[in-house]
Amino acid sequence: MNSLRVRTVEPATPSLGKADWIGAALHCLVSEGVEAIQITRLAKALSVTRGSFYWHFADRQNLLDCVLDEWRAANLPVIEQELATASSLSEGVLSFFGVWEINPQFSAQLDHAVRDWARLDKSVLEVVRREDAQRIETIAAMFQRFGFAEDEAEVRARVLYFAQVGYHAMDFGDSNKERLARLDHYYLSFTGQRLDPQAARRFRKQMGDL
Amino acid sequence: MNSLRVRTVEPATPSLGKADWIGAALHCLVSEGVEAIQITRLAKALSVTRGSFYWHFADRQNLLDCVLDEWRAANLPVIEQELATASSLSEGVLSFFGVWEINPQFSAQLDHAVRDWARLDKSVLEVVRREDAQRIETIAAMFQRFGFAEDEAEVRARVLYFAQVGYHAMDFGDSNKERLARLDHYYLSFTGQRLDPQAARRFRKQMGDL
DNA sequence: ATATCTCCAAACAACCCTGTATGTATCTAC
DNA sequence: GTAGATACATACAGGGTTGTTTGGAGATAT
Repeated sequence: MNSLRVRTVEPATPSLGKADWIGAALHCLVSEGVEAIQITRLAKALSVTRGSFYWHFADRQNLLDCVLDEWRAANLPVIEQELATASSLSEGVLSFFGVWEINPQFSAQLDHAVRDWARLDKSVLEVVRREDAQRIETIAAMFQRFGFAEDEAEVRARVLYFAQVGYHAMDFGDSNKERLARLDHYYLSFTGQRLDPQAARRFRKQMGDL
Repeated sequence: MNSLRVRTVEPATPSLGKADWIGAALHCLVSEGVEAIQITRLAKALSVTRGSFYWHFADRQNLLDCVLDEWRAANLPVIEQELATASSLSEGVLSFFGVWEINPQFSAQLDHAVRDWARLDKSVLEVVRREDAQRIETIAAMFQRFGFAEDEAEVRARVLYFAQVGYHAMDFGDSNKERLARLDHYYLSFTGQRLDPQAARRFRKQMGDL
């Protein structure tokens, strides 16, 4: 308990840390679901034994808690940052699209995986709901900033967010090309306004460079 | 092979049939996910032993196949029926909302559970994608029937469907009251048109009677 | 150089799930 | 009333997972 000294350098032996286990668990969560986060498998993937795991974590649930925290810390701030700096409605809405597709900080697949997880674990659901509510509020604030009345802004934010979540939840599998071809109509549907051709060009270029 | 005689009456002993196992599996899928569909658990729930299961089904995968078929047979035709008989845009869109909430044939929770399942099983994903594509096509056809150009109808159908799936995937937890309060704005956002007050009243009454 | 702290390996106990093999009771057909 | 099909129950083999315990190798501090 007296060893609160901060370790500023890496330990000489590059031994496994909690972060490695969490990273492996995140990968596993995305590709195979929560149930697949099994200590035995992770240990095999990390080429260590389960003894290591139980040194870093109390039990499996402890790891899952860390995984959830990691998700929240990683995906939460991204949307807010993107939308807070938008200088026009088109920039805001298009950058919102962009977050899910090209922002390297944000993982749409992880988002999806956590949402699936939430269906089976009520405590996770609570966390996800709070996160969702906050995101929607951020989007609604943006709509208001660009002239929408409060009640309409709330609904437009919901529709935009629901549709984005739904699209990824469906794993629909249409190409970027297909979606970009419909960009103007999507924008019209989400905002009720025409999309500025110049902003559309910029966005298409940005997405095309993917 | 010569016993193709159709059995028109129930067997004297009201013994378990495949349908009972599938029903239990569906219930389990909705409440706890695919992984929870375990023969041992289902047997316990049905108060029989696993010997019964292996009489009706070859193995666990066989049951899962049946579950997927059951979902498709139950949820597929509902949307088409509702939308095909709509005599106005408002009736079509509102009845689409209604399907997910009050139609007893359609289980939004089952839909959600199957979608989660699809994330972990590519063969399920294929089936779900086909189903989704068909539903979207049905909705788009409705939009076209009430005056929307083809490309706009396609996008509006997608947005409407994505948003509905996303809303349920999020398990957002807002009340019917809250959603009904925003009905006019939702309708405007989805269709670009104002909602006829009379249709809104009818719908509110219908939903309120839930 | 010795003690201590880290970090992990190895082995063990307990549990749960699948699939199969075999026994058995009831109903049906002839 | 006897043969066969139906619908299970019971028991067994094999594998996989969690969590605990104990032991040990290497770095660190004194």
